[in-house]
Amino acid sequence: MLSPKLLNVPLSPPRGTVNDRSRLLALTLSIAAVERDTGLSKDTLRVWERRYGFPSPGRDAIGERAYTMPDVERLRVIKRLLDAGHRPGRIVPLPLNDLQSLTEQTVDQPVRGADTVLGIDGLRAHVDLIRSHDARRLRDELTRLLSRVGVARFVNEVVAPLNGAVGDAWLRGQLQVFEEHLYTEVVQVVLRGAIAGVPEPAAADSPRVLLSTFPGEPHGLGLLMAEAVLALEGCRCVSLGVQTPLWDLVLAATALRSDIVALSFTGCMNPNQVADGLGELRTKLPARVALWAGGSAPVLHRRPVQGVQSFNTLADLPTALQQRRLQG
Amino acid sequence: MLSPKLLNVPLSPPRGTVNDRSRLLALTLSIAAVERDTGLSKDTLRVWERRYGFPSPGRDAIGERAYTMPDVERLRVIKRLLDAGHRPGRIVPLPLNDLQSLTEQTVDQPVRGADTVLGIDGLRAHVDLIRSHDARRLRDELTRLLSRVGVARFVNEVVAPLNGAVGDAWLRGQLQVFEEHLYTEVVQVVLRGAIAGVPEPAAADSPRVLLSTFPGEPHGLGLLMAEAVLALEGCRCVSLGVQTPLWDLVLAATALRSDIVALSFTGCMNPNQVADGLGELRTKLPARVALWAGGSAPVLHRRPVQGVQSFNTLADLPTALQQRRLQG
DNA sequence: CCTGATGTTTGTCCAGGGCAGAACCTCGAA
DNA sequence: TTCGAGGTTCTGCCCTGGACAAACATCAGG
Repeated sequence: MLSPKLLNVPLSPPRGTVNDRSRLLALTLSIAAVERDTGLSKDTLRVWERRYGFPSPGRDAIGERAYTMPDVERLRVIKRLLDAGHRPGRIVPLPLNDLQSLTEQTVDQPVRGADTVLGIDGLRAHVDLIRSHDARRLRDELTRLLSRVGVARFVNEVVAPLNGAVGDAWLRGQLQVFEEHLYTEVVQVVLRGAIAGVPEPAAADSPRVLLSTFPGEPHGLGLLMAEAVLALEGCRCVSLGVQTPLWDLVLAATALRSDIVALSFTGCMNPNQVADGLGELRTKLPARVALWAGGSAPVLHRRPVQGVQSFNTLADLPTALQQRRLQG
Repeated sequence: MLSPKLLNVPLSPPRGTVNDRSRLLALTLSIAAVERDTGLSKDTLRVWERRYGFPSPGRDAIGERAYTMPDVERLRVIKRLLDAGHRPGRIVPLPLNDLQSLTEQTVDQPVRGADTVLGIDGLRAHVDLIRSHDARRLRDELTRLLSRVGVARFVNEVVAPLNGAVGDAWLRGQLQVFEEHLYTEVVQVVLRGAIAGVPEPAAADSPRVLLSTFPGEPHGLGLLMAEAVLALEGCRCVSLGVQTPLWDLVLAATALRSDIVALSFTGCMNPNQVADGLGELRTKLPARVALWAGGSAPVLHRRPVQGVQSFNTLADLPTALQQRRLQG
């Protein structure tokens, strides 16, 4: 038996109360908060300050960096441009105006959605629907689309381009964070409904797929999309949700006798953690278990990992499964 | 238009391949990998090394820390004990044997669950079901229970105690992380199914509830449980998912004309961030919007915040709603 | 038993330096 | 022009050692 005191002890916290209170009143953020909100590590933030002069946060009463909201906003834009392939040295010192015009140039090109169910106007209409905060109508609309075109086309030609459009709109400051949350939640509900509607495969030899994301990757939407597509293709899917530690993926794949481990990555994950993690996981997993990686993280297609199959599109999944079947 | 070169630029990576390769061959982990696998920050790992002499990793060819797997294992046990309320100075220097006996002592106490649908044996049986990794049977079993006792009792008398039992089992090292993930995912599916089955309220005056968690709180199960209970009580619920920034909660509550903002907290959140965040949110929200907080975070009931109603149990929600109605 | 003051513990932050490896650039040869 | 080899720059992570605020523990005095 443990002394009662010990069990009542709150988790030991970092510095906190006063700082955070003053920060909140002044509407500034600590470096830890900025790391969390932008995905840029503390080290990176400090080294940028030293090298490029931005961000150049003020200091709070203790002398610690206090970032303003406009700074964070600008950092977010920078992060998106970085993910799009720009280099820090060129864009970090740029004023917000230049960044925005650069964003226009960068984003405006692959106006995808021409060959989708929605079309460009449909995409725009749906983004507007999000901005009207009518969660219910958005859900009904998406559900209607789902039953009209089926799960596969819904995922590939509605959700995927819509994700892109939402991401772009957010980058341009046309969407609030909570509006993106709202969108994510609604899509999640619709997708889970779709998955629940897919009957379980009868074939005993249908591949077992384990789905998850790495620690540090909090976005589970891609996972659900993949699960929907894979379930539709007759896979027996088990999702562990997001942020499963690497070693537990190995344990789970073994315990569940998975044939495929499928992971999802977005741009918010550290590229090194992605590449190193995939390499490490590949060595720890039995060779007979396939390792599939997908999502919008650019690093997947820039730095291929030996023994890991990376997917540009969810639409490529059926083909890959087909090939798997042929090869036995 | 962006120069094509820019778009082909791989993200600049930090040190990487060679180091990790040599590390893998030597079966050691970098400090980043240990941070990922244990949840202990790099700063903490370094400061423990300085103060307590553990962990005391070797160095790789470059001179960087190289942690062994036994070290990581021991760190995980330490992390568990820390979460249970122990203090670093006492346990970090302890050898693994002492840590393990301490673990036994710590958890052995409150086997709650006597007054639930399941009973103690039922709880144990369900935990065993999780450990058998039969996600499908677990889901079917829970679904069966759901339709037998209804949503309200299912949430309060099945899911809630089961969460507790799973937490205890995990703390004792009887459950792997991935098994907890599996459980969470299954429960989430069942709960979402339950929520989808609740008809939308017809009354125009039914309260609008906004649900979310603070940044730093990744657990969304409590949110779903609350949503199920509230929807059942005739609320119009909108969930933003987890980790909504404070300011966006204000924006969302305003945009959605919410009457109640309901937040969920677990022990993994920093107590100060909870208390300060709630206080700050209270000042930023219009007075007519109620602020409700629930979950297993002890700080909620130890440090009450002015103008914030905190809930011990989801079972208290209907009563609170009743009172709201009476007060108009 | 409570309460306040004092000492201890603890996680995060800071500065500035160093480094490996990718990205980029230059330039000569085919 | 195209291509490859070599050198240079860029970039993010890691390192050391110091500091500090908040939370915890201890203890005297009422």
